[in-house]
Parts: sequence; structure tokens; C-alpha cells
Amino acid sequence: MSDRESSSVDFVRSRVAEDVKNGRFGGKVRTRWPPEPNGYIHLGHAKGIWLSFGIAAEFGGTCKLRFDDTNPTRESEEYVEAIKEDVVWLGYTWEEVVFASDYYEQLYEWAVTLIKDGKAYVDSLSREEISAYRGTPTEPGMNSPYRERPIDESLDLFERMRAGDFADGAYVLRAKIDMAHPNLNMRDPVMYRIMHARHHRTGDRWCIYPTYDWAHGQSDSIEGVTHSICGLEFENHRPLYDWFLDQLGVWHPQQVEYNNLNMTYTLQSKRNLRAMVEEGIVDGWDDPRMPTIRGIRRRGYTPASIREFLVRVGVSKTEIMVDRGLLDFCLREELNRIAPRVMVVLNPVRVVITNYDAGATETFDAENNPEDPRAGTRTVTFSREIYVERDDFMEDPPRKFFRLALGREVRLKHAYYVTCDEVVRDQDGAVTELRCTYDPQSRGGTTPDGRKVKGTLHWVSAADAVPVEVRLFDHLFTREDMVNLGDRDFRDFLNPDSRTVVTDAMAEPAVRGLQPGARCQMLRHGYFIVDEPDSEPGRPVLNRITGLRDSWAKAGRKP
RNA sequence: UUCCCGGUUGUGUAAUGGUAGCACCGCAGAUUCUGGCUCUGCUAGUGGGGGUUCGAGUCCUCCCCGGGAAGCCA
Repeated sequence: MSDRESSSVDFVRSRVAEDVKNGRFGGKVRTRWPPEPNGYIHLGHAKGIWLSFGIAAEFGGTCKLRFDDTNPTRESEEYVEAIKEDVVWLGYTWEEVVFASDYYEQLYEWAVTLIKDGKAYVDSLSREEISAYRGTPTEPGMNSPYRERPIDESLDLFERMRAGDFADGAYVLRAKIDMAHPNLNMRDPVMYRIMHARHHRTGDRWCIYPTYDWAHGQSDSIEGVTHSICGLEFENHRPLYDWFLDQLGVWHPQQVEYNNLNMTYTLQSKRNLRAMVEEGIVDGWDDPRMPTIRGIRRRGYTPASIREFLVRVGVSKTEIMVDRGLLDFCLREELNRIAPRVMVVLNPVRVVITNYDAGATETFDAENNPEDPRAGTRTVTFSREIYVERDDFMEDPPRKFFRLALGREVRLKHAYYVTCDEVVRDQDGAVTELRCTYDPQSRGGTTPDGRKVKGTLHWVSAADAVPVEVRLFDHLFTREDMVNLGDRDFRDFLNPDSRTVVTDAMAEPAVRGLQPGARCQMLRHGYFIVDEPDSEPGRPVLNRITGLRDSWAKAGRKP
């Protein structure tokens, strides 16, 4: 890991490094991360955050959180607060929170400048006409009949657009570039449109709003941004970004585009995410199955595991589909080191230790984390009646089944070896109880004769068991590629088993002491977090973040 | 027969024109008081054709494939 820094860096970082080295931009690094406050952010956004904030920090520069709030009909304060929280949770610190709307006046003045220079004009064409005049990717567009409108007239019209003299759509301000340009973005792009809409910050002060193309680069310039890092979808906009800045003759940042993050089994389009919430497919934006930052936070993923995931994925300009399992790997890697172990039986079956005194109990010291001796120990209580996992017993075990079966001896973690002598069934033949004997010599998990047992089971003393609710999560979708669905709908691929609720799991008492938000490893099951919204004192609800690697289950899947 | 950007093992990402490496996944084994962790080994790649060169993943050229672009969304 230490040689990662020295061995190679991604292309964005190497470009920044080169600019710093050459003294471009005075050797400074200033970035911004510019979300539109029109929804909750997700893992895909986390990559942009990691790049813009991360690079600024790595180069001793600064990064602002800038809300690109140029479309008042879709934006709200609710989202700006949510996004701020999410950025903080991911572990980043902004130099300042700013808004594109802070620059509306300057943007307006610059627009006037361009009009005066004959580089922008007010157009009277309708939305449909503008579209028709634009041409197509293979055919040049046509000039608007209003393109040569006298400068004074455009100036007057633009002023009156601002003053509210016109209805929505009556006029737009356009840059005067080239209607035959091979890049469609250069065919006289719209800079301002009339929208009589209340803005979440500027209220009713404006009824004309700048488009992204007009607002974005100029905002970067005002902030003295050096590297404007954005997604590949803006690559075709870079010539326009550069054009505006060049016409104005102002500070000119370098736009750099990176590949967006797609992951298997996950959907990240805001529109579809919203549909899932609105249709009740999930419980909300923070449903633990959602790829939103709020969702994965509630699910239990850590900020560090997300950052590590992003580092491992890296950056390039290739379209990618990353195996979501890599995120789980990063989570396990972190939690294996720090998560306290606990024993929880998800699907309990009663075990009676027939040669253990009824009413007797004894305690064992159980290590909290074998990876970290400093984590110390806790006490677990053993008694005549315990629960073990129903799946840990088999009547007719296959050859490599190392768990409980008639006549088989296994270790109860931290406690004794037990051998199964008898199976008790109900009338339907279902196992209701296992009767076992223990070897008093095996106390602590080893015997003087040194004999080996292949299996070690987790267990909970029946008298001490704490009932808990456990929620097991799986992919929301059954299809790996949820990005390219063709003419199919995401609803065609919903996984009916994306959430399994276990209401009667039996946990060792230590689980009751876990605070909401605390993470643990359930021995042999996986990593869990105590759900914050739904847990109540003494009655924890646990979300499975991800399972442990399971080579036994894997072997079972083989033909 | 438009413009822009891409194409390296299954996935992601490296390689001043000089031994195609790393990680995840997968497989096999060792170890183990978690069928976890750890350790060892294995599998598998430069889209294609020409060219330049002593030598090409890298440079040139043609082609193929994928993505983006015709919002008054960002």
C-alpha cells in the first residue's frame, strides 16, 4: 500500500502534478465539487467528491463545495443540507460553501459584455424552432433570423427579460458562435432562459436563469479554480467552456474529465432512484439497499471503506462496470481489524447438554477480536441449554460437513467439545431439539489428549439469549448491468429477496450493549451495524453490511 | 458518409519505445478455537491489418468495436 503513491498515479493527478511542477496557475491547486441540489447523492458522486476534495488536499490546495443551482424548478434547500451532511460523513472538508447563484449579478454583467461585443444576442425563436435550426450531428444548423439583431436591441431586450417584461420562453440569450460547428454545443448555445420561478436562495429576485454552460465555467473562474474536474459527459462541453472564458479574457481553469463509476447490480440514475422511493420499492432514500450515501451509511459501510474502494477502482477515461464485491472486500478488510466479535444464532435450534448439571452455569472469557488483542475479552455464559444454528446440524451429512451430526463431535466456540447423541423431532419430523454430551476435559476449547475437531460452532446460552431483529440484505437487482438496460425496465430485474428480516434471532447479551451505529462481526455470519433509526434501547436491530467469505457455501454451489 | 472520447487477463488499474505488473474475482493447497483472517501456488490480457524500429501495449496508418453529442437539464 505504501508503494502505491510512489508507483503510479491516475491521469488526473499526474496532470495536476505536472501543472504544479510547471508553475501553471502559480503552482496552486484549487478545485470545487459542484453538485446540483436536486436530489440525494450516491456512490457515483462519491467518486467526484473523492477526486476534487482528495486532490486538493493531496496537493496542499483547497476545495469549495459549490452548489450549481441554476434551475430553480428542481432545486431545494433540503438537498443542500443533505449533500453537506453526506460530504462531511465521507470525510471531506470544504474551504467554503458557495452557490452559483451567488454569482448571478456578475454572470449578468458578463453576458451584457458579450452582447456589447457582438458575441451574444437575444433570440425570439421558440424552443421548437431553436431545436430545428440547430441541425443534426451530420447536418449543419441554420442561423436564427434574429442572429444579427442590433446590439442595442439585444441589450434592451435582455434588460427587459431580467425586468420580467416577458413570459417564459418568449426570448433567450444565445452566444453567437457558429451554427455549422461540428460540436453541437457550439451552435449558438443558450445562455439565459426566462423562468418565472422562485429560487431557493434568490427568491423572486430573478426571472432569468443562466444555463449550466454559461454558469459553470464562469463560476469556476470567479473562484480561481485551477482544475475543474468533472465527468466524461462534459467532455463535449469543454470547447464551449473554453470559448466563454476566452471571450471574457478572465481566469481560465483547466477542465479535466474522468470516467464515472458504474457498479454491478446497482442503479444510480437519480430518476430511477427517485422512482424506487416513490413507488415504495424501497423504504426511502436511506434504505440500506440504496446506493445513496444515506443508504450505504445506514447499511453500515464506513467512509474509510468507500474511500479505499475508490482508490482501488482508480481513474481513467474508460467506461467501467466495477464489481460491487470490491466494496465488500474493502469493508471486510477494515472491519476485520476493528469490529468486535459476537455470537448470534439466526435460526436457532435448542441443544440440551445432557451430562451438564441443570441449573449450573459457568463463564468463559471470549476474545473480542482475534486480530487485535487490545480489544480484550468479554464474558460468555454456558449452561445446560443452548441454541445453535439449525443449519449447523445435518442428519445425513456429506463427507466434508464439519458440523454437528449424530455421533459427531464439534467445538462450541470458547467453551467445550460436544457430541450429538440424539435428535428430537416433532410429529412432522422437524428437528426440535438436539441432545448432546460435553467433554469436561475440553474446557476452553482444547483437550489434554490433543485430539482435533474440524468444526467450531457459535452458540448462545438459552437462559441468557437476547432476542434481536436482524436484517439480511442482498442486491436490489438480479442483473449485473443495470446501466444498459436497452428497452427493458429496471422493474423487470427486482430481486424479491433483497431483504430478509429475521425477527427471532438469539444473541449473546453483549449485543444488547452495542450502541446504535456500532458495528460488529457476528461470528461465521458477517459484519453488521446496529440500525440507528429502528433500534430501541435493549432491543437492537442489526443490518447485515456484508457476509463473510464462505468457502463452504461456495463449495455447496458447485455441481 | 459529422464531431469528440475510449479499447491491456473475468473486473478495475499500471508499464521514459526495452522482461506486460498489481489488486479483486476464480481455482488448488497450507494454516486455523470463525469453513473468517493469514500464507503459498495457479489460471488468464495488449481489438484487427499494415508500417516505422535492433526492438511497439506505447509511434504512424487504415479498419473494427464501444460510449457521448441534435435540453431553454446538470
